Amino acid sequence: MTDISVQIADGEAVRLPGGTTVREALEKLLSGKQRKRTIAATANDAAVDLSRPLTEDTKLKPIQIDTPEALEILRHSTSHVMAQAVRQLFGPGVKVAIGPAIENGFYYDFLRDEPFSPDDFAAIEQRMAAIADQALPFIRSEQPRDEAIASFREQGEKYKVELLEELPVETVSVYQLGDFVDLCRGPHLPDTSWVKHFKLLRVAGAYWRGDEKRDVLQRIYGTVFFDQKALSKHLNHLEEAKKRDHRRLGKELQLFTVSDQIGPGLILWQPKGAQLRRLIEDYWKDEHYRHGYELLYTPHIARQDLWKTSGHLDFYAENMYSGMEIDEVKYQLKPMNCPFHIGVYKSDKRSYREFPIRWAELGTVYRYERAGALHGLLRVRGFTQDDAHIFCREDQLDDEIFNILDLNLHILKTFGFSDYDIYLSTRPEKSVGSDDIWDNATSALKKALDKAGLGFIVDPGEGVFYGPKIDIKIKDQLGRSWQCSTIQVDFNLPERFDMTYTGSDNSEHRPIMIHRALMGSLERFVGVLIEHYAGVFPLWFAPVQARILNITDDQVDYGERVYDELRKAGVRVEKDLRNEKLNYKIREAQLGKIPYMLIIGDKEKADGTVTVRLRDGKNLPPMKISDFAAKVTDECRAGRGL
RNA sequence: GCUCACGUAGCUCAGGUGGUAGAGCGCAUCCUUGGUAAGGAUGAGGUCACCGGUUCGAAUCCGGUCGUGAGCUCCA
Repeated sequence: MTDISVQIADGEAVRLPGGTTVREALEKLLSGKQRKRTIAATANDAAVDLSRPLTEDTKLKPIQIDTPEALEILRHSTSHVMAQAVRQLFGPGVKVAIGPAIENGFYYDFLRDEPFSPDDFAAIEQRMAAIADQALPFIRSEQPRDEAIASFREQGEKYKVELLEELPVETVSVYQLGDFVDLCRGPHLPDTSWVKHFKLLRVAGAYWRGDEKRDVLQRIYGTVFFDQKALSKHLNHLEEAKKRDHRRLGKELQLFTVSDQIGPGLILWQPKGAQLRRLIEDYWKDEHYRHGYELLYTPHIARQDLWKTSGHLDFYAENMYSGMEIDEVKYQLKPMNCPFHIGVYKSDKRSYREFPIRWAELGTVYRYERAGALHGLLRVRGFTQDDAHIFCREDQLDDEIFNILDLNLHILKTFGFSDYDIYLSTRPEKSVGSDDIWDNATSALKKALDKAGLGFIVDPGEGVFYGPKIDIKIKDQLGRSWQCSTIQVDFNLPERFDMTYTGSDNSEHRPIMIHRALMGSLERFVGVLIEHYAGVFPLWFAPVQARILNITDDQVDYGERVYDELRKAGVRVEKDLRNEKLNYKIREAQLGKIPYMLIIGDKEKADGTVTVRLRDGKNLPPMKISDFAAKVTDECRAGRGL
């Protein structure tokens, strides 16, 4: 074979005999230290194994262990190691499906009659460790597709056969790991010795190819890192997420509950949760009023005909609850608020002079969610949207969207979210309206994002049937994303409801409608807030701001007085005047994550003061009751960005 | 909805192979009156999710219902 030229990045090209492997080439081009960190490479931008022979002039880029690419390869390879371990332990009767790397680890899907249980994990992990100790090489080979199909068919690997039959290529690659051969594109680690720091996490059902009509497989999830420190860090992260679980904290802090008797996905707000919610709602209403919105209230049910007109029965019926009959007329529970706002719009003849009309409502809607999708506050069947609809002329669209975006980010920021990803979803296949009007609306959304200096990701074809939309996914303290805000342009409903306004030309025109929700739903938003703050809420929306703790029974009367005074001053205060030791009361207040503990003993009683203990254990000097109330008021104003 | 697991006092959980229930926390009463993360004693709480079956006998075994949890696009 003739010589080829091999080059790393801008480095010097070297001439090597054709057929030289990547590993051999790197020996010529990299220091030993660099080579040790290299587990694969890209050759002319295609990811390859170190064992791959080079047959043409190549630009090589080593993939080294501190990169995301390397981690992905490690995870993918580890899934193969797990599959091999499972096969060794449970025999060839277990059929393998797919085993990719995913965001924080990997999984492999198996078909097996017996269920795996987490108790099996220890054995599988042990076997995996044994495989790692053998430093088994991942041996790549190519074979004609037909041959591969025949071979996998013989082994009864029906999933592999199906995958192969759909591959539009002549030649496929397979990897051999000991006695386990798997169809795989690669690349893989050079050998299994890298697979040291892993952990199997859970097992769950998954459909073959995500299709619920097809086989149910067992999916084992795991994670792996190049070093123990990173693995520990990730496991701690999972622990931390568990501690912040809003369902646990919601119970501990007595915020909300769900009851079998009442029904799944239906939230009961306990007093403290209701207080928290009220504070959010009040802030939201004030802020909307300040930004030119009017508030509406609308009913929970409407005649079925309304939902025919709106198109919900055509496009949304599977999410709606079946109707009820009232005086022989059919009614249905609302899944959205928009038709009601249109009802308000149509209560009067509208002029262009009124525009833009901005109407907001905390509207409670009901939607059918699959039983398996329900999750605490984050996925429910009855929830309150912080909804608003804006009716405007086309020439007002740009400004309105910009203003919404501005208010949106302002409100999120006040709640402590300033990190987010923004998505712009464009026209889906099944949709209404002309191309022109879609283009206009989409460009209005784009323009607003540009004007606000916000980067965004285009989600092609993911718009709603009636118009394009902007979605904002906020990131919490742990870096997890939550979809809350959405801004949607709609030219369908104005048409369906024959909405009009009188223009300056004294003729009738069609308004444009914008739907938007900032927090998404109160339920979900509170759930996200709980996890974001781990239940340690900022003073301004902490359901309880202060708790009075007396030292002995001698200060009970004084405690009652402090309580009355602070409550009258608008401080959300509780009293713990029980006959218990101070340590005990402090512990309980601390676990209740209450911002201020007001300690009163004989000194405070004599001076008319309270000693303030903070959540971090520090004390403020004693202060007058009225001074404490003023301090709380000030801090709340600051918290609300006033 | 589907797969698997789970459902015992208000909460967190124990209860090999069937013989009618237990702990800690919380709650109540009493003792104690103690200055910065759990003082002590006594006591009240349970149709063992619900319905049915097997059995002399079921929290325990079987079936069903309800509920909860994990997961169900991410290219071999």
